[in-house]
Order: sequence, then structure tokens, then C-alpha cells
Amino acid sequence: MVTTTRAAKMAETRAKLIAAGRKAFAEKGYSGASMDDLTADVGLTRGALYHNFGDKKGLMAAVVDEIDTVMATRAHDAGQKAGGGWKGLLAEGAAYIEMALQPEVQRIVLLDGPAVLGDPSQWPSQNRCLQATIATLQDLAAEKAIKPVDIEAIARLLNGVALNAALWVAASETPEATLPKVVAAFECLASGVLITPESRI
Amino acid sequence: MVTTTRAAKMAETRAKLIAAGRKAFAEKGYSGASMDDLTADVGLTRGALYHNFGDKKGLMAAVVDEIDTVMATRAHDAGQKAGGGWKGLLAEGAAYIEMALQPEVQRIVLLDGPAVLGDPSQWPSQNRCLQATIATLQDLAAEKAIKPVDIEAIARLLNGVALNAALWVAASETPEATLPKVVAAFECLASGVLITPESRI
DNA sequence: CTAATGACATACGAAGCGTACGTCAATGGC
DNA sequence: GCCATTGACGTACGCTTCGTATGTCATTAG
Repeated sequence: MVTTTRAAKMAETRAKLIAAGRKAFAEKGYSGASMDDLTADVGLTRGALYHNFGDKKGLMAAVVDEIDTVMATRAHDAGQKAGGGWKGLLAEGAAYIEMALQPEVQRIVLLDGPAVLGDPSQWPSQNRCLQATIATLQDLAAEKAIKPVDIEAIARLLNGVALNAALWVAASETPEATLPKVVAAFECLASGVLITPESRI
Repeated sequence: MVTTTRAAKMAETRAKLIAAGRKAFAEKGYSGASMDDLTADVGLTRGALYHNFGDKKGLMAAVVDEIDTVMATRAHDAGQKAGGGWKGLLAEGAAYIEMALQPEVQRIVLLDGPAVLGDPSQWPSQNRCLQATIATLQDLAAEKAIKPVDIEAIARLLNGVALNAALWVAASETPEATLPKVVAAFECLASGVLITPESRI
């Protein structure tokens, strides 16, 4: 017997709404997405939405958090797989850039997200990603591998570069051709924090 | 006698609407700004607006273009005043960052602009700013002062860094304290394109 | 078995955008 | 100097959307 508890049912409702939100926000943009339509798509009404998320912005926050969390962990994994340190930092940035090729990511996280929810550096998920970058930079600082600059500032700007690079690639006519160029440029700028010029790519 | 030609009158109407748009978009955000209200503020109705700008987005485009054009020329001037070349590039970025401290710039150009009008690198005004950066980089490339990377990619990312740096400063609790840190970080990253490590700040 | 809580649906009001139409002044031809 | 036409702008209407207030039904507690 499958005991369907109410908590599980509500979680399922939330999941359905978030999935519908992802789809609608990605396809029509935030303001273009109709709450009536996206709830009806999963057999619900706005009643469920306002009960679970408070308002339209609440659903957007949940959607952004879900996507952004996946992005942060995946970028972090890429950095670990590259062995951490300087190589890991570059891998992290490259992974971040590649993920932003997805239209869903571009539209929801990069374009509408900041406009609706405010500065991305204030998002919980972005903070997680930022903390990872900061940690990597602190390791490099301990090895005296980077210049004595403000770690948080560098981390924020590096994330910003990756984000912006992703935007450009996504808007490009030929994303596949642009990607390697922008990754190289990213690594070039990032190398600015290194003390030893030999460490450049 | 003051001959008020119709072209001049229409230009005045456009100017009034753009001014009202700047104010409304800055204070309430794009979606929060009511066309009824902002037109009434300057003694007009939505009729004038739809006649001159087509739709709400059209007014937004005009407002963004006006602000962004001023930003581009001012940044360019700062670069020229610094003597062009490497110093000019840094001055350009710093000027861009400082301008973004204005709430109007932050809200309209940095947050709502991309969401409403799409990727900033496609805007005419942004292209002007980008061309200036590209020109400066090409000068440096001719002097063999920078690494052999894709100029356009570097230019776009540098602009992106400045933009992102500005966003952070604007969202910061203490903008005045954050500003020097991000400017230093910006110059640090920018120095990544230089060949000679001595040229760093 | 009954009362209460919670999850969701339904109904309602208000606001906003875009468009179709109306109006009045200005211009161009004769 | 008169009239038709154009253009700039105002007015009125419909449609969509959001948020809330209220209703309903199942589940749980006592």
C-alpha cells in the first residue's frame, strides 16, 4: 500500500508548480508568464500557488533558487574534479559559462532574476557559489600565489565575468564558435590575480 | 516672436515623456511604472506616448539609450583625459563603475534594461562604448603590450566586469567603502591581459 | 463522532496595457 | 483665401492579469 501523506502531496504540488514555473518563465519571460495558465498546465489553480509561494515573485524565487543551486554545485564539482587551486578556479568559471548556454538559465537566472529579485549577489544560492570561489582564492592566497587584493571583491568580479561571458555566448549568433574565445578571455583576465606570469595559460 | 514649429513641439513632448519615464522607471521599476501616471505627471495622456514611442517598451528603449549614451561618452572622456592606452582603459572602467552608483542608472540600465530589452551588448549605446574599448585594446595590441587574445571578447568581458562591479557597489551597505576595493580588483583583473607583469598597479 | 485545521478552488475587485476612434490644429494645393 | 488632408494627441473600450477574500472538502485531533 502506498501511503500518500499530505506533506508528500504538498511537496508534489510544490514540485509541479516549480516545474511549470520554470517552463513558463523560460518560454515567456517573467512578466509574460500567466499564473492562470501555468497552474492550469499542471491541473491546479492560482489558489495552490498563492498558498504555497505567497505571490508570483515567491514562485520566481523558488525557481531561481532551484536552478541556481544546481549551477553552483555543478560548478563546484567541476572545480574539484580539476584538482582545485588555480586550475579548479578556471574550471569553475568555464563550467559556469557553459551552463549559461541553456536558454532557461539565461532567461530566468541572468535576465529576469536580477530585475525581479534584485542583485544576484544577495541570493542565497549565489552566496553559496561565491563562498566556494572565496575558499578557492583563500587557498591560493595562503600559497602566496595571488596578489594581495580583497578576496571577496575578486571573487565577486570573477563570478560576474563568468556570468557576463555566459550572457554574451548565449546571445551570440554562433555560440559554439564564441565559447572557446570567451573561455580563453576569461582565463586571461583571471590570470591578472596571479603573481607569477608563468602561470598564465 | 517665438515661432514654435510643430517639430519643436513634438521634440518637447518627447523630451517631457522621456524625463517622466526616467523618473518613473527609476522610482518604481519598469513593471511598476504606470503609463497613465507618468504621462499625467507632465500634463499628457497615453495617447501621446503610444504615438511617439509605440509602446511601453519603446519608451524604455528611449530612456535607456539616453542614459547609456551619456555613460558611454563620459567613460570615453575619462579615458582620453587619462591619456588613453593602458591608463585610459583603467580610467574608463573606473568611471563606468562610479556612474553606476546612481540609483537611476542601476535600476534602469543594469537591472530592468537587460530584462526588458534583452542582452545589453546588442544595444546601440552599448556598442558605442564597446567600440571605444576595442579601439583602446587594439592600440595596446599594436604596441605588443597585451597578450594575443580575442580583442572583442576581452572588451566585452571588461565592460561586463565594470558593470558587475558597479552593481555590487550599488547594492553594498557602504558604497563609499566598497568602491576603492572593487576598483582595485577591477584593475587587478584587467592587468591579466598585460604581457609585462611590471605594468600592474 | 464532532470540531478544527489545512490545502486548494472559486469569486470578486482593481489596475494596467494596447487599440480603435474622435478631435482639433496645421499644412499644402488651387 | 478656402478646403481637403495629414498628423499629433485625447478619449473610450475591451481584455488580461494580479492579489485577496471567501468557500469547500478532506484529514486529523480530542
